[in-house]
Amino acid sequence: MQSFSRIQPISLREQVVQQIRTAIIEGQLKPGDHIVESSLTDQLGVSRTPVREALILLEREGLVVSEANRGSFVRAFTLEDVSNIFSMRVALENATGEACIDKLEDDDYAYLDNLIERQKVHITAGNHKEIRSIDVKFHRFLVEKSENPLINRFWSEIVAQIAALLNIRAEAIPDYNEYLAISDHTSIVVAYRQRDLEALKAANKRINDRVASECRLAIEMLGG
Amino acid sequence: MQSFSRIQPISLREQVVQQIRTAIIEGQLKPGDHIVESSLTDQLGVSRTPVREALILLEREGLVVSEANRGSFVRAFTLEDVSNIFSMRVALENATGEACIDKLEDDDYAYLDNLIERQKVHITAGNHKEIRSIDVKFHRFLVEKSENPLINRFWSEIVAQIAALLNIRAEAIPDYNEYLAISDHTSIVVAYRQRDLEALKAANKRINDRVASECRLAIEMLGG
DNA sequence: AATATGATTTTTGTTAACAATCAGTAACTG
DNA sequence: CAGTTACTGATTGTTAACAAAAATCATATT
Repeated sequence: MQSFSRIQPISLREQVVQQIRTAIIEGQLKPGDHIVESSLTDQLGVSRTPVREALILLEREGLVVSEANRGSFVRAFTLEDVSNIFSMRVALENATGEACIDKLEDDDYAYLDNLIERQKVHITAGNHKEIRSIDVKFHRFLVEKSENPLINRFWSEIVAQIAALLNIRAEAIPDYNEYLAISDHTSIVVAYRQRDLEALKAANKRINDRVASECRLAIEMLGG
Repeated sequence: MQSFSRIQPISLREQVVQQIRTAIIEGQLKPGDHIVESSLTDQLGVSRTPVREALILLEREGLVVSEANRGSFVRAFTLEDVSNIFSMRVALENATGEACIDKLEDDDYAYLDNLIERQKVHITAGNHKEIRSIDVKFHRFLVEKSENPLINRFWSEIVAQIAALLNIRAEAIPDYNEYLAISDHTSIVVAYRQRDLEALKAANKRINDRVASECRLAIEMLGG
């Protein structure tokens, strides 16, 4: 008998979450913007309930801030926020390393190397959307290898915030040297290949400190 | 002019969250229980919307699992869940240490010592609710000292799950030796006093590995 | 003119009703 | 009688309407 692939119900709530999330990450919704429920119901063609529920989830995700009886606003990251986000990312990716530095096989490394190569192509082509997409794929692959759903969930929240921040960086620094990501990812793969946890932690810290300072600079340039 | 303290509106949603959370943590709602929205509306005297919104938040908190079109269930922790939760706790409390091992002042240590002393009293009195409460206060104090809201939020989520687990442990092992917490907390304070990050990380790992194995044992004893 | 007060509008919080889905049971078919 | 199909009750997903709070704007007062 023909084997069908499982069809999973995707609720309106989840669809709304995805739309608002990408709108924030891609900068169509600007930091500080008031997200009015009724305006979203008009645009999305759904009622307020799924919108409200989506906003609750996005607040938990750190992309939205809501005040009682006043509504939801696109989160405007402060300089401290940026530091906190990236130091948490270091903690999570270090934990990832501890969980899976001995788990990676040859084809895992091959996959990571392949991502790096594809990344190079997109950088020379200047295809920013793809650059970000592969960047996330690279890190998510490792995080998923940890097989710790908790690391996964926290990291996914963080990475949505970072995506928003990198969009801000791209606005402030249009000629940003994306090739840095190549050497970053390469040094991470090297550390994993050598099963050198300390080297991995050092690389994580170095990389995230740099990106954090870039994002702080971007915020200062744009925000005031 | 008289200075008033700010009065903050507490939504029905948040009240419902708190009630369900404590019901789960204190074991009135058992793992696997189907949480039927309409039965909660009856008991709480509110409509379904705040209940639904509360359940969404509790799912994010990891205390509730919900399946599409089937509803919400009290999360039944697996043995793997327990390992993941406590290794994440180690990661977070290590990050806490890195953030604030040089920040603590004399009165901070005095406060922590005082908590340990009060803890002893409650243990000899067999006052389990207070034991747990001070336990959380101890760790939360350090986490808040990190001044990283992200560490705070993630740790708070984790700690709600751990509270549920410790309730299970108490059911399975009624004569659990609570004095272990005293030596645990003492060794943490010692590490902080000596500003010895490695000692702190070792203590965190040792403590959480032990508690994790206790919780796994409890689950095996009860669950089958 | 600047500030405070009051009415109006907008927006959120909450409730109640409707639609779709699911679990279980009874009826039908071979 | 085994297995499928139709029905029933219960529960969730969604919509629409109502109530409360906040924001906006006009008016009055000093």
